[in-house]
Amino acid sequence: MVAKGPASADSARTRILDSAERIFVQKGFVGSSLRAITSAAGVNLAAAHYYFGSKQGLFKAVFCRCLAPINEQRLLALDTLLRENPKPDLRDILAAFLRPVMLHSNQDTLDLMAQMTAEPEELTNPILAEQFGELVTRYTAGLQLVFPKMREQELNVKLTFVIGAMLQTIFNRSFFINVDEVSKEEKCQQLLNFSVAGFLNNDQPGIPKEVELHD
Amino acid sequence: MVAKGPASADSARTRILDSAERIFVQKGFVGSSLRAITSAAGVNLAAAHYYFGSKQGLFKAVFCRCLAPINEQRLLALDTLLRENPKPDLRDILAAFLRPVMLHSNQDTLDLMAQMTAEPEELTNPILAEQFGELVTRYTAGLQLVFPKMREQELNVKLTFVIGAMLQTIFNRSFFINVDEVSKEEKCQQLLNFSVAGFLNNDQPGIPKEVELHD
DNA sequence: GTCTATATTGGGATAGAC
DNA sequence: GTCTATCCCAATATAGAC
Repeated sequence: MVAKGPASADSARTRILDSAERIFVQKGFVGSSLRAITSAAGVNLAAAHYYFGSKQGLFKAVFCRCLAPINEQRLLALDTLLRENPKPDLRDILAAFLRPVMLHSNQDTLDLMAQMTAEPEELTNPILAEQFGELVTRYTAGLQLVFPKMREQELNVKLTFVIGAMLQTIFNRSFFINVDEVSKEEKCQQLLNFSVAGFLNNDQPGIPKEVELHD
Repeated sequence: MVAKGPASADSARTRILDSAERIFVQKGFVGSSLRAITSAAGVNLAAAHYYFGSKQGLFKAVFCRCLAPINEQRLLALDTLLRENPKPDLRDILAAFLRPVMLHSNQDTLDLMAQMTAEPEELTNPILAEQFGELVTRYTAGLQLVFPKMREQELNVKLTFVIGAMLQTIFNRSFFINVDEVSKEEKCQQLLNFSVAGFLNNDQPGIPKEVELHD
């Protein structure tokens, strides 16, 4: 986008991204063929290689186009939060993390995120490291401000619960439990309530209480 | 197993199932080839078709061999619970649901379950309906005994959170959050604590309180 | 920058010998 | 019940014309 290219070229590239997004979401990486993607985009097979080099390159471009804006929002929200309050509230942190995902309007993006856990690791590991590494590090640090005495392992496990609940909720395909009639806003509220309560809970038999809220 | 067949035939069938389980877990359905599976099993390609009819048939056989025993345990535990106490405890119900999964020793089985959400729907829908339909119906009914006034939608959403947290925790591949050093037992305890607290929580802004615990 | 044509590889399934 | 050989199809990737 630095130099002004021909309009047709840019729209061909975008059309490939658009149809790739749709088909990757429906069929997964291995189940999607460049032929299906390019013919749905109305361009030639060779165009995909010209613009993205390989099927992997195309997948990465699709994923980053979807996820980068969301994760920027999440980091910006966390920054704002910590700047205003060096001892942040648990609910605010979780909201900063969950809202950009839960309230997002593009279902493809949500499905794509949820589906990443089942794609081939060779494909996903470099992409996830790039797109989620800093996010996880900084949110973990933020949560440690709220729970300064909680063991890191316990914090990681709880964060895993929250992420799992989030992914299962946004994903279009459930284990035969229909939540389609619940609005995005209500799901987000419920997930926040559920997660805050789960995080604060501490009566584990045989495990000493270590939570200490500020103030 | 009704009639006594030749030992070699039965062990060939089992060897195919074993290597299929391993490879399906690693590569997913689309990413696994019958050729890779049969050659890893030390049998001929045609043997897979002879015993299982098709790649789909083999996948279903693998999945059911793994999951059927777990879901039988879950239903049996629920039955026992409800027979002993017609007004069951929330924690007991969730434990009956989660324990057979969380404490299971075969990692392939756990990964297979977690990966199902991302496999092609044409493949998974019939299998999931058969293996999880009754389970979800009966556990939902059990939870309604605990929360007789909770809207069914809200109950479904919360159950989705629990299942998502479970799947994310048992899955071998996380979003760069390492929980490998935590024992299965501790993860199970933490998930139970988290889920019970999340279920009981009810202070949703703008949504009326409807939870009513028995007694 | 966009196309056609093709090289190369690998997939599921089946026929038919033994 | 187990094998070999093969049919048929689809995939990624690239070479090279325009």
